[in-house]
Amino acid sequence: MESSQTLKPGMAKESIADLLRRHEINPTHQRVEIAQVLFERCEHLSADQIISHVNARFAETSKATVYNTLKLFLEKKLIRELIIDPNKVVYDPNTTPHHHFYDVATGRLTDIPADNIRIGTLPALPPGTVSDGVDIIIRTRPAA
Amino acid sequence: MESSQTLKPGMAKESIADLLRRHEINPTHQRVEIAQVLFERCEHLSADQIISHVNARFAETSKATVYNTLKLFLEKKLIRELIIDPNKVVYDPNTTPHHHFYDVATGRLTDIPADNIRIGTLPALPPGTVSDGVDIIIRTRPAA
DNA sequence: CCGCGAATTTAGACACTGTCTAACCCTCAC
DNA sequence: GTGAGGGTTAGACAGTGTCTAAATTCGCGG
Ligand SMILES: [Mn+2]
Ligand SMILES: [Mn+2]
Ligand SMILES: [Zn+2]
Ligand SMILES: [Zn+2]
Repeated sequence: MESSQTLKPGMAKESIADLLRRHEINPTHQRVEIAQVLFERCEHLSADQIISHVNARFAETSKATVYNTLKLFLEKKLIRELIIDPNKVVYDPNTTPHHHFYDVATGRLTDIPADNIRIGTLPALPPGTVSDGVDIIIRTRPAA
Repeated sequence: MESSQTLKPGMAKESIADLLRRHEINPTHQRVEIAQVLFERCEHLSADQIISHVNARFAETSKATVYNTLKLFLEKKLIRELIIDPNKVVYDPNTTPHHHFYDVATGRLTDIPADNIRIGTLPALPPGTVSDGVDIIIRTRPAA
């Protein structure tokens, strides 16, 4: 299982295309552009920000395609979805297990490597269900 | 510090009014109705569901008032806000420390008492910030 | 080269949640 | 009664995301 976190910021378009292919995603021009925006910055971006970045030089990708593509990337587990801000979903190119600080004043999101948090005993899951992952969000605010 | 979890489902209107007063909330008719919906059921309800319940017998409270009131309840720390479903915020009348199971298939939310989860070492917070709380969401899906 | 079906992209209409405004209502003090 | 202030309201509005139907592009066999 290849992992996206091996990507370097300067990764070439060809590598991006390969990454998509390894995740069973047909690397169209638009999909490569969107993946590039996500993996070059390696930040937590909203759909809106992605649309802006992709179309910064000149309009080349529609809103519908960006939403379609993000959903596809999610299905193929190339990226993660974070539901933290009530107004917008943000997408996380880092699919390794990790958690987040969320500054309630600024909205800023910061990664926390999974090894920095140790969870003791997980409680018994509701009957008939299995775990699909654990999300931990530590809300922070400016000191004093 | 009085706590809302001492409320019983059958709690009378008068008690609800007292609860609001203890939280420095002027108990108007609409606010009592909304609090009753929240604390009688003690479930996680969306604004939409609250509007429906409050106006089930006959229309008596506007959308604007429900949103205004929920925001007021939040400020006064009478309820909590949960950002888990991308489509709607849900409100939690249980303000004691606890976490949640989230069934990704059904959208169902279930409480996890805080003592059922032990967090080891918290990572160092970003400089200049203090913790404002920790939210843990265990996503689950139907087994097999 | 064609030609054709499937996959992809697109503009714009649409749905949904939540916010805002400006008028209105209600109570209470004077 | 009057005025002030808090509370409520309808409905317009905004932001985010979805859907549809048409257009474009792609892959591929002939
Ligand atoms: Mn480009
Ligand atoms: Mn009523
Ligand atoms: Zn992250
Ligand atoms: Zn809860």
